[in-house]
Amino acid sequence: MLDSKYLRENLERVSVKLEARGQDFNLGQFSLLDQKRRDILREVETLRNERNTVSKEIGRLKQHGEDASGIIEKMGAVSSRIKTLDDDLKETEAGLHELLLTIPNIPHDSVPRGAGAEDNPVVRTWGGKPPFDFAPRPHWEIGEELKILDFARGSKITGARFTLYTGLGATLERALINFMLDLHIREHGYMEVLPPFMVNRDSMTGTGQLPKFEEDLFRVAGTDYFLIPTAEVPVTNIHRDEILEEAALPIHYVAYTPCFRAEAGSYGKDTRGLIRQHQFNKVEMVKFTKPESSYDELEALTLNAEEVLRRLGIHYRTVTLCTGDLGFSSAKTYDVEAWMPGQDAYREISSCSNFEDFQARRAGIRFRRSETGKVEFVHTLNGSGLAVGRTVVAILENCQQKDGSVVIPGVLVPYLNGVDRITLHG
RNA sequence: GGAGAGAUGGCUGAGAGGCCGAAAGCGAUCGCCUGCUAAGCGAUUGUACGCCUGAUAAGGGUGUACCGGGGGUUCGAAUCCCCCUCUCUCCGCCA
Repeated sequence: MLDSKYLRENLERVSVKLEARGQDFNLGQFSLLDQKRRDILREVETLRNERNTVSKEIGRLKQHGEDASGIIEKMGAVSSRIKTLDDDLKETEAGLHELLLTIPNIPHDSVPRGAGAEDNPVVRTWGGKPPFDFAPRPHWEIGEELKILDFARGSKITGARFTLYTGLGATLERALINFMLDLHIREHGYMEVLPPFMVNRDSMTGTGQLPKFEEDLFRVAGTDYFLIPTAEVPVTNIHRDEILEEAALPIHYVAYTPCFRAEAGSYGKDTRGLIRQHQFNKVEMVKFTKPESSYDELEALTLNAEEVLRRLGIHYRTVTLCTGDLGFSSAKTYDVEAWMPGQDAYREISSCSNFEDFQARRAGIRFRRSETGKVEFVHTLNGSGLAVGRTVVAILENCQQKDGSVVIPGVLVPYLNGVDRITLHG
């Protein structure tokens, strides 16, 4: 959510910046409602002031046993006028709030202009495409042949886009979760948290999934709870409606959670394999920082995500999302894309974003600056570290051997109880 | 699932229709005092949104709202009524 005072005073500037996202936003409607709100507010506050003053006078008169019936009657009229205005005000504020919730974040000045994914510039590349003396196969073939991924039974149990992991496949997934958590906890200084996997409407609104993207979420029938689409939601909401001490910042959390996405509007895309599932595992990093350090923290966060792939020895590139590809709540995002030889493509495996104060304003996450005593919004950031299912894909496709086996990256071997290769014969 | 109790400022905790944005204590900050990081004294100590002033600053002035959330009664609600949420205790059930 943008600051309505800032928006009021910088309407033109904001409008130009939002245009770069490639959509039109109704900022004229904002001005209208904002003006209306302030007009009503002025009148109703004046009347309330009158009522407060006169009511005190009534109290005084009654104490002295004097007659107050005349002004009581007069105040009755004032009160009913206040009530009318209050209803008006409530309606206007609700409309204004709703409108503000649908306006996306302003892209940071360093974000390149562009229309879509094809315009995202590469900022870094690590490693190189591994050479193959055979045609590398996609992970769904490898996984089924090794009997570690069972897509048919996954859809039997539940439906399309659900997968059953078996044997070393399940172990590999679990090993990756632990490896990633340990790396971020022990070497990158994050604190592990294990949040609820369902959240309420306020939490979803706080991080920006609601009200605009309800169709992407799974809602639990008979409740107003939603399955989390990412740990970002519960973890960012840890500090919703709190005022933090400046000394507590920055806060770095890391969490493993499953993620549930309805994937509305993605029918026909990535239908094979593990890339696009309704349920997947993810290790997520979340930061709360002071405004002046959030962009340094974003760089560090992105490198923390990249480090996972470096340790696994998987070639990747990092791109900056251009204005046309930038997510709703984000001011700047880096995507880390792992090389997937079986698909002859780079696929997103992590997305690292700085939301500046956009989520903090929605969610009421603030801190008190000690020099001035003033309360300010924190900046929130998050990044996948990494999407676990897609990391399995990257390992299967990059580490596949001519004989059909898959060599486990060295750092994972201890997490797999010494298993260093998954072979056809188990 | 059944029965009961509760939700007040950073914390503890008063309050029972007007004198309450809210006592008191603790904590914190600033100042004073004290020959020494103690004790004492004094002051300050919430958030949001308007309006005025100021340079669309810093600051100042002023008003309104907020005592879990929402609605109602009343000239006037932290206080009365209704609904909801959450917390705690006991019972049942269960991992």
